[in-house]
Amino acid sequence: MRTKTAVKTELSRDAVVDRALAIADVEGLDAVTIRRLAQEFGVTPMALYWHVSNKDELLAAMGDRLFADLDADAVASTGPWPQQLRRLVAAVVGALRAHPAAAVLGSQRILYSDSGRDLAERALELLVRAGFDVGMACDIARHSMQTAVMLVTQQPGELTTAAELREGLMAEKRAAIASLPVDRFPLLAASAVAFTSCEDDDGYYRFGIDLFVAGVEGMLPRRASKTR
Amino acid sequence: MRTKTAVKTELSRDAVVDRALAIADVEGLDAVTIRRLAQEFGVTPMALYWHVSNKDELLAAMGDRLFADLDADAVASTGPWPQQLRRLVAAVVGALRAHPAAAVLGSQRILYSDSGRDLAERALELLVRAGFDVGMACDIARHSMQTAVMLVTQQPGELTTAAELREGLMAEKRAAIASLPVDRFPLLAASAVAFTSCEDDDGYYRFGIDLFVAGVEGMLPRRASKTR
DNA sequence: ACCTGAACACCGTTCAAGT
DNA sequence: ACCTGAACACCGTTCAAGT
Repeated sequence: MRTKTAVKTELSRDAVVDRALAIADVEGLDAVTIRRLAQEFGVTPMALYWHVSNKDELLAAMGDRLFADLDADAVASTGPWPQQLRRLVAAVVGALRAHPAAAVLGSQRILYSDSGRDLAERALELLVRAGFDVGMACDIARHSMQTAVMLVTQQPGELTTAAELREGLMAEKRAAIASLPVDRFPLLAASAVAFTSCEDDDGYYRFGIDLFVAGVEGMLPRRASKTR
Repeated sequence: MRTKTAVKTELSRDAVVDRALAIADVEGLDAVTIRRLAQEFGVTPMALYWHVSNKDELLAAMGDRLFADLDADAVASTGPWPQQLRRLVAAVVGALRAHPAAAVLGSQRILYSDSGRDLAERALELLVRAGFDVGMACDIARHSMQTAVMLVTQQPGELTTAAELREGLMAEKRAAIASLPVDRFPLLAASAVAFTSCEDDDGYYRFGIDLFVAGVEGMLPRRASKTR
């Protein structure tokens, strides 16, 4: 066995991005390296520069790929608008969760992919239809993207770091929590473990999206304060 | 002139963290380097390892420093609870905005600083008093921290990158927007500039915090669905 | 069109040694 | 207690050259 895959995939832009995401999934984003990728392809580091102009462009391409796996049209646009909004955000979250360590890269790349643009347009459309003016709809649509990225990247429990390191970090956290003076931080001491870890991933995301959509619903009645 | 400061500050843990934050402010987090710091102090790179055990610990210390500039007790706890919550989140946002490029480092460090703990405890307290059970209060308190970090780190307009690069990135964005087919993305094409830039920073933060607090208010009535 | 070799200017970090 | 020298194993990237 020379590499993990029996068939040696030939070098190409897509193949490089795929491999980069695979490395990020297992060992975190810092492990994604031009030289490392070259080694995995059995090639000289400079060979990569033919398919990718530099590392920043590679990272951008990784971000774009996250949205490519997302089909905005697959999200049904039926039912009340809060439910539609919820489904849109959930779709983004789902796409980012496929590569949590690379999710950070998605935040600045939404408007550069076709499906991301579809998604943004759909969000704006349903928000305007719901009664928001275009400026506010834009703010909310942006926020919905930011929220999706936040939920995945900030998910409690050290997702972005390598599996081997996770144990040590969690131990350090528990030690810090154990040192909390209960008389000074009664509520925090009681819930500190829940604060920094996450036993139910799906519940975490459900709650996060609920909270966001509830906020948007709460903003609607006040629309009169902006334009007459 | 050897360095910018006339008085050569002597090496110490705090001085190193200060300088690291100053570098991050001007040139971004990537410019913060053990060797660069050593050079600015007129010292050998290994000298730093006496005051800081490694780079990760330095980054953590930078994150802690963000919360040190925050006094939780200074936030008045009067008025209705949504207003109190709003002030707490605004305080965190304010602290992070002092060093936007380093704000990412704060997300995992809240429970390691005294003022961060105070803040979390205060948030839990007011949420429980508002009628949430402890589990939900914990989820919301965590979310409020995540939101504060998100607002600062994801602020539209390329804050984390160096000033010289900003121009080029903005130009690239405008080009991408100009290429948007108006017939396919009518709403997006109309608001794409507002989507990726930010002409009114304070308005952006006000809206973001409003949206979050509105969401929390929206979650309250449903508390009956959890425990009886 | 696609890849290599050699080189450059960087990183973080260890370890033994100095004062 | 605090810092240095030398060394190691890494980075991204350029540029001329090969096929």
